[in-house]
Amino acid sequence: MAVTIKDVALLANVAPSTVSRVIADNPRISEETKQKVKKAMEQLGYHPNFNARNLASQSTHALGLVMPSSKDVGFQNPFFPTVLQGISEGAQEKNYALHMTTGKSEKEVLEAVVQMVQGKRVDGVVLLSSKVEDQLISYLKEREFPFVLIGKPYRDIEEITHVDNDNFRAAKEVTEYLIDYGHRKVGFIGGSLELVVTVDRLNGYKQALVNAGIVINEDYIVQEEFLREGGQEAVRELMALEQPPTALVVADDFMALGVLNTLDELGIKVPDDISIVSFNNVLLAEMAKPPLTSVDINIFQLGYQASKNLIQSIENKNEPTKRLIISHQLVERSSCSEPNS
Amino acid sequence: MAVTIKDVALLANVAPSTVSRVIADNPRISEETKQKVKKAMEQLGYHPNFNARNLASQSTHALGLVMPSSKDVGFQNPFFPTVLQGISEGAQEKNYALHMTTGKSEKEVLEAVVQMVQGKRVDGVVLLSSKVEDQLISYLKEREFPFVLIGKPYRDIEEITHVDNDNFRAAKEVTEYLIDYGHRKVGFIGGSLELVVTVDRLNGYKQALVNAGIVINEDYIVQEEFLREGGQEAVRELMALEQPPTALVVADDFMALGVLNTLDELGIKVPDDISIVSFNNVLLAEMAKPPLTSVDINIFQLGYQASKNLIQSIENKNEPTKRLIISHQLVERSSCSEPNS
DNA sequence: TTGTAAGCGTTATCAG
DNA sequence: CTGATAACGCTTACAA
Repeated sequence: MAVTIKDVALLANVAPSTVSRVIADNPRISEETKQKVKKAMEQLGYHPNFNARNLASQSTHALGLVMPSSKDVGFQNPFFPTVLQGISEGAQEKNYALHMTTGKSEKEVLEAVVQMVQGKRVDGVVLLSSKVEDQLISYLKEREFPFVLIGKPYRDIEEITHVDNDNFRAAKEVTEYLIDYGHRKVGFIGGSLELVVTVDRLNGYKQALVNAGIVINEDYIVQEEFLREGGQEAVRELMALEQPPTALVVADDFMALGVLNTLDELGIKVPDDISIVSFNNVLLAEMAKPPLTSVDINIFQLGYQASKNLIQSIENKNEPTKRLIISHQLVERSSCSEPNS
Repeated sequence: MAVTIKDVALLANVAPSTVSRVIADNPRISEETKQKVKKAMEQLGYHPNFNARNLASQSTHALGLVMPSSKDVGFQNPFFPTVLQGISEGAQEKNYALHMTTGKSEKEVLEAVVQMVQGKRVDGVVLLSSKVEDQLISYLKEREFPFVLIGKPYRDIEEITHVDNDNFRAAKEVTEYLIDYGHRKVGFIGGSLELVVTVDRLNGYKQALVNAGIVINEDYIVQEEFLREGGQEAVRELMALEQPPTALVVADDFMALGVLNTLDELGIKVPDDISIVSFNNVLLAEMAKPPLTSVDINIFQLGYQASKNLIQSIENKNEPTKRLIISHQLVERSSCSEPNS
């Protein structure tokens, strides 16, 4: 059997509760006994049993991490490890542990979360999917269980603490950036419209056009679930238009890579024949050919702020719900230039 | 306060212990009371408290996941999410939860693991780093705590359950593949030699050359921590040799992408001027230009088998330590051809 | 400042 | 097949 608080108490010649107080760093305890106890813990190699502790204190110093259902492509995106790093660091700083949850379907995920929450495995939950996790969010809200969403909720924006970028503005800015270069025929390639982020970016793109007095051409707007076989074709169609775009706003670096390839196959040169700017600025953007001008959305911060704020609202009940907007910045590389026609 | 086993017992008109038995699916219990209890649980929305359960049963039904210290580049590699998916699925199938651990330094990681283990948060541990996690492994071994390593241990191979590819053979095969194409000047670009995987692949490469009666040219062998600024230069030097290689074995798709770029800058065409084959076969390999011939190492399986087997050795003490070798297969795309000189 | 004792919600060991 | 009852290891009033 492992060494318990009692063993320590015995060795240090104090009561178990005293040991407990030392662990909790209770102020009203003499420096002397504190040292005595600490020495005893040291000697025995004592480590508190979390289960006992959690049970007694009715709280776990742990955060639940809800990942997109595993078949989701989001999983493959380099976005994922980075945001995880951020979350992890925010948690570690406050000495919180991380508990993970996945599932093959949304139903499985929900079930796992319910277990986690009702089973008192965690004190709060980080949601990693801005998709239509309808039930999940309403479950947590209803239970008034602390949670934070990375991304933007599809509704009840004011009532859900979330951390996100200003994707509307970011997309507007990059589109303006392209327009400033002299482009008037600007296309948009985005992912599924189910993702709020896609919608935001699309709207930002449109707004920029409108502001510049450019009419929106629906033929220039392409939605692709993910870029592989299907995406290639979309790009082909786009470029086969009578008036093909001279610049493209692509909603994700990974997609942009696919676009780049298709373009190359078509013999269209970037940035000479067409300019491209994309989002996320993952390592890949730097390694693409040509290196992609991309919006850095501070993925790490997204995660870091999420766990940090979640912990705040756990420890300080009646912390208000908030919206945290993480800044972004355009990283200029070599995928943009003036239109050549 | 949440609904407990007692509430259920009360409603169902049985003893708490009976409820517990129903939960555990104890065979010797009448179908009748079983149904009665289940209905009561349903009605009250009962969910077992894990902390209490773990405390009483001295086991957690949870796996610990030890990730590379977060500043590690491995984190950025698409390898990571996929292996995680595999681990997660293996765990879910057996209804195990996942607990994560990171740290900014190896020391922090070790500390976190010790807490996790001694604190009885998990029943076993998955190690995700085949680096010199010396202390970690010896700590776990010493404690006889169940764990599995993804990758190959640098020593005590027979005593450590691990799941890995036969990287030696894989590298030998791809090198032979290149040799069969007619290449005699084959180079090797790998990551840090601290990684056992790099060493294995390097050795396989060498063996193939030896078998074919080709002398090993140390100038053809390049080790790069990671491919960005530094790597570019290495490739340049390689190609500036009087007798530059006509084919390259690259230890990782991500690196290969960097190599591809540098080559392009140098005006060297793939596969016309030089052939390339790499490892891992992540999505990226398919999207590179040209699409990379790459060894699929079944990353998902690596993770899946890891958790599956870990659980086995948790549930069945005195399960022998094993080595699980996951199969690999060469996926041919468009980055290889005959040497043109 | 420290000790005593009553939980926290389960499981597990005995009886019956 | 089912019911008491004692752990499990810790926290937290309440006393002292």
